[in-house]
Amino acid sequence: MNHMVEYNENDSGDRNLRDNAALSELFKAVSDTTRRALLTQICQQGPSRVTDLANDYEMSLNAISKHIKVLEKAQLVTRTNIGRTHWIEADLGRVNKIENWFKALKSIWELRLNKLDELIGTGDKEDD
Amino acid sequence: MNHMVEYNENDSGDRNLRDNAALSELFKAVSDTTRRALLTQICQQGPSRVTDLANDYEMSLNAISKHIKVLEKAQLVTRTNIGRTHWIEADLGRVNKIENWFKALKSIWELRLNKLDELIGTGDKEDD
DNA sequence: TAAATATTCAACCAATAAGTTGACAATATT
DNA sequence: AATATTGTCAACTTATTGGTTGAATATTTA
Repeated sequence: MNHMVEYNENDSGDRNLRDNAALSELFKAVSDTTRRALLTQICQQGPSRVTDLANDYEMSLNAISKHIKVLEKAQLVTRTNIGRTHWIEADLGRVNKIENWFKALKSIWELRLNKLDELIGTGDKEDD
Repeated sequence: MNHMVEYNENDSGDRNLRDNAALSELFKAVSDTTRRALLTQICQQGPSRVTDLANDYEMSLNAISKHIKVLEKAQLVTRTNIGRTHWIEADLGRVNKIENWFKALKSIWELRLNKLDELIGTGDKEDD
């Protein structure tokens, strides 16, 4: 059958493109120190106002507003507008996407190492 | 005691800065689609030569060479030079750093949600 | 020794990112 | 109604990124 554990290019390649783009967006979102700090803060404090969040940083309100928009686009936070204030809340559902990617990567890695062990036959073999 | 699960700013703040920078570097490294594909490929194939890796992509060898350098700097791959060929190998040890960060984030998040539940006292309380 | 191969280095370009400031829109407060 | 507050939008600057091409370096092969 010659199947390999890899990106499945055959079935619904569109979805893979979308997933890939979403994954990149997620990683980029958390690759910035300020955004990681923001996300942590929002997780701790629960629904937070933009101005309040901005108070804890040296940079302008506008910069923070932009950062929050990035987190929002990556779907790591959600926004609820009530009157003139925007309530920003964490939603870590998407974190699974990241964790799953790494899990898959690791299993690919370990698969190869195991095969290698088998091939070499170091005597460490413990399975039947 | 007033301890909270958070970045420990007191003891060895330098280390936190370093960690933070390293974390950013890691996330940035995997935030690029090509680099994620490369990393996957290297995991699958084991030690790989730069030229061979480059064959599977549309871009120039130089571009791939640069991407590999980024992965190397983030310590996701290592390099062993033998003669004129460089063998690139995956090392997923650093992935723990990422996983731990998300684990910490999640626990901060859940901690708050649990406290909230307690406060509201929905009757769902099942612990003693 | 000359030619081919494997790879990086350096300079460049276009696109994106992270920050700034100033103006605007919408909502509250007095 | 006038003013203050909350937040975004738009335009701009600077730095970084992802790609290119054309050498340069080091090693292997003929």
